[in-house]
Amino acid sequence: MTISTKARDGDDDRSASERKDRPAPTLASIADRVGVSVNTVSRALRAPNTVRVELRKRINVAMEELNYVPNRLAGGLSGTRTDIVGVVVTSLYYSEFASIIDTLQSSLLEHDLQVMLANTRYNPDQEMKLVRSILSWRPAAVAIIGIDHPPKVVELLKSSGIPIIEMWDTSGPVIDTAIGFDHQAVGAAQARHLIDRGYRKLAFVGSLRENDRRARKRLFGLETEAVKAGIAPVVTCTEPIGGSPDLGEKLALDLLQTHPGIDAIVCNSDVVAFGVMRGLRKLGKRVPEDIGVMAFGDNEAAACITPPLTTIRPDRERIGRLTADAIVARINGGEPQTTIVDWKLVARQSTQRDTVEPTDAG
Amino acid sequence: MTISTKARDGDDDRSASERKDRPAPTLASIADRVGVSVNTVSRALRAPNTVRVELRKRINVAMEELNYVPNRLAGGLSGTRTDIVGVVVTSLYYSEFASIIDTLQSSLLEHDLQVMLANTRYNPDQEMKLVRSILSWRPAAVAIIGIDHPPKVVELLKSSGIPIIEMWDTSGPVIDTAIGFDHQAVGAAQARHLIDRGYRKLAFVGSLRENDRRARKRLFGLETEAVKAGIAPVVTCTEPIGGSPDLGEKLALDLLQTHPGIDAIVCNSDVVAFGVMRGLRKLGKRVPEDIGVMAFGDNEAAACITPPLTTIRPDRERIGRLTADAIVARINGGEPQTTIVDWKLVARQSTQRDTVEPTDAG
DNA sequence: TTGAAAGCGATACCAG
DNA sequence: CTGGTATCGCTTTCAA
Repeated sequence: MTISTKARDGDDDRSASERKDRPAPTLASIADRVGVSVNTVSRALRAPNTVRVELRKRINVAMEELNYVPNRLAGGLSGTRTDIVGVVVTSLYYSEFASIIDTLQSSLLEHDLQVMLANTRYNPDQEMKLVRSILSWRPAAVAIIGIDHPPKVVELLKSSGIPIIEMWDTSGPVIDTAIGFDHQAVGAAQARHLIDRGYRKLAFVGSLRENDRRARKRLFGLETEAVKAGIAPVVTCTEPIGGSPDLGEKLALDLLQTHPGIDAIVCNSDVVAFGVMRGLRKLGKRVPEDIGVMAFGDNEAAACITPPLTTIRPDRERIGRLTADAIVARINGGEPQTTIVDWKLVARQSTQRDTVEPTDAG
Repeated sequence: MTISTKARDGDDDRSASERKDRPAPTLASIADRVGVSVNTVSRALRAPNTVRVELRKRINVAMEELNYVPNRLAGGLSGTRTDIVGVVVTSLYYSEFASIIDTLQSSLLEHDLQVMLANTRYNPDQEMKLVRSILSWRPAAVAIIGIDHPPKVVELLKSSGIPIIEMWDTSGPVIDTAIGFDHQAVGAAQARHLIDRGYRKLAFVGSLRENDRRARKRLFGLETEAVKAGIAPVVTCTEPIGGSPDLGEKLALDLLQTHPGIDAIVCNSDVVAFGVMRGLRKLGKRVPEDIGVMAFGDNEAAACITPPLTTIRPDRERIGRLTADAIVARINGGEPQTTIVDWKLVARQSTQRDTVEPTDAG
């Protein structure tokens, strides 16, 4: 439904001063109006105590009256650097990185740093395009999800000469500074948890995009640990599309049809697990008695579904905050470093098997 | 855990060309190297067919070799406008707006428009600060959540002279262009749904921040419709903090203690409802038989919890896409307009009462 | 098809 | 404490 609005903005006489096409006021406008030099106005803004109080006041009044907003394009061009921080994520859905961004951006705000956001949607071509685009704004730093980027992206980021903070994953070579954790270790922990609870026939289910390197690392950890424990190989049942409950349900049905013996399912994300559990319910399978289910992410609903979902909780707030800290530190000449942020395996009912079989069962 | 990394970037001989402090290449560097004027290089970039093919090729090669990234600060300063779109949201948590941003940013990308993100966290002072900050980058347009902004913010946005798209809410006066829906109507629909199912003692539960005007509109619609139906006044039980399952559980316990007669709960958001249902379970109340629960948002888990949650599904993707369209249209001289985007009441089991009492019961 | 020169709006350095 | 002036990197006439 579309309603066309008469484009009148006039509630009162102020509307005249809100004309759309008048050029935006500049430092010069203010200077003229107050009768000082551009330069003084600029200083009144950036170093107020170098300007006489009385003058400063008049300048502020003039700025107020004209609704002056500084032009940071000009500022950035002449100054040493901008206050932009480029933030590149691979997804915005399902809380995956939302709270990292939330924490990051509010922490940066305290340092008057502005976030410029880009979302690659796990597409490396788009990553290239977006990184170029962000660099073209001459940001003070770039924070980016992951450590596995196309070589050209790495080259571009390196040659930019600004601090690059890679978030979320630390398992591998890093450009500059990284803050995250080892996803392979997560996969191994998932396997161990299930094996300890007596599960023996593991499956990995969910969204697995070509370029979701982290998911592949977790899967690798899972498989490696399973081999180490001498149990059956991990069955994988995935689709290269975004995770969702519907996908989880579909894959659960597929999986149980082809591999009825499965007794534990590791989901790539909580939202997939939600659907998997719904699917299992439809099949008459009990969780956790017949089949254990665990996942990765600790979605806000994980503790509220039935049964509550065992999952991995990465400390997203911490990653966001530490990334902001690292950016500020690096800008001020600090050294690059890699920081591992702890995650937790939150054991809930979905893997709470009453009967623990002996470990030599498989 | 912190691991300090030796800051050597050298995997190979390329590292020399990746020195950090060499000034970034400019159009002039390219021009020099190719032996043409700055301006030719500029044209090769923006209007390739005005440059001889052979020359264009050599220019492209030079750009590749130097890893040239245009400086858009300079471009924006001299050109007519930038390719930045400012996006101001009130929250990034819990999928509330994530998929709007996701869709918006990928739609904008098709038009080579770059998102600059700001998150006010429902804080009007921060909103002011962030809007100023965004405007200082001379964006081509601004998209912002909501239509209720502090007067100063409205003034600033109006006087900026650029297209302003207000998203999510359309119930009230608008600055320029709006895309969203009527939240009061949502509240009314929630009331009607519950009343039709035979519920009579309604409560409104959840996060209710001072500046979440949309939530207040929904509550108002709920109350108004309840009055119209002649049933008991709506009991409200809220906290001025962000919504979460834990908050929902706590409020549910509070509510039932003070108002044991309540037979239906409307939650301000799905995540709160998740907690409310957990709380009710602890109290031994059955949903939907003893108490109906519905919410707003259609979180990805809403259909997966037990019982599946009746809720309102706003069409976030559509809002995101239409906002991008509107931005492009307005930039190209289109007229401002207000567009209502439909939402759906998704009836699930959490309000599925078997026994429907006669409507004159209350 | 190409080049020279004048801004864009701030900052920074150096005088006064 | 205040005011010139060069400068940042690019776009945009206007000539050649």
